[in-house]
Amino acid sequence: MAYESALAALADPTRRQIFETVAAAPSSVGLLAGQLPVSRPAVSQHLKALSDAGLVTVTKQGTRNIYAACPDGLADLRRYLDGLWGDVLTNFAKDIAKELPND
Amino acid sequence: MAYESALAALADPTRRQIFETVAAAPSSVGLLAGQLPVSRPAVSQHLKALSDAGLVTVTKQGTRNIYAACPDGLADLRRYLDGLWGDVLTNFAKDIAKELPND
DNA sequence: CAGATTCGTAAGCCACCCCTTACGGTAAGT
DNA sequence: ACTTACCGTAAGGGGTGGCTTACGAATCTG
Repeated sequence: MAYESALAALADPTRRQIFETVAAAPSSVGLLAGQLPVSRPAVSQHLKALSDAGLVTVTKQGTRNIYAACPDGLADLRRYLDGLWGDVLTNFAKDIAKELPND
Repeated sequence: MAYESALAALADPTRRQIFETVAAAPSSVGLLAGQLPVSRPAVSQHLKALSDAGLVTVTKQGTRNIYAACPDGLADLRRYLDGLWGDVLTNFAKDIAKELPND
């Protein structure tokens, strides 16, 4: 239902890197910005996009916000791709059959 | 290895619609443009992006080019997402365990 | 309470992406 | 050979996305 936002979110290289890092282990905004070639506000904006897509969740720990990967967004995306995968395979098989009328 | 281009290709709504149509049944450029709110050259450019991502293939039939969905690009993308899925789930389970130290 | 740390948001800038129109090239039909 | 159909590419413009700097809010520490 919301696989579009997840797709758009993971299309950006920086956002993808952030998500991969958070998927390996939850982290704070400042820590993420420290190991990235962009500023902290940029990371904050990326995290908002990932959050809107259901890819990450936030938990406040004092003054710092810990972001962790969330299965929901990825689940939607995988469901969508699996649907496509079925269509592509059936059509692909049909085309192969047409290409070999001799036998 | 080339899941990045597939991800970027499917992030665009128009390109996604083109791919879904072609995944249902192979089609020519003009036919695709006919059932889309964009011009034919735009469709041609989108098809090039999809082709570079390994998502579609072309076969010439006289003067018209028939585009069909190709499993390769989708396979790469699914492989990448499955890898992420594993990381997310293990970490998600670990967080749940930490959230319930009482029992 | 004052200072320091961590973070989100606003404003602005710049590059890139998508679209269009225009053109050239190839194949089929008469 | 000429016309028609179908397509890819070049060139240009408009809108959007991602980045930065600047500012304000919230929490912890001394």
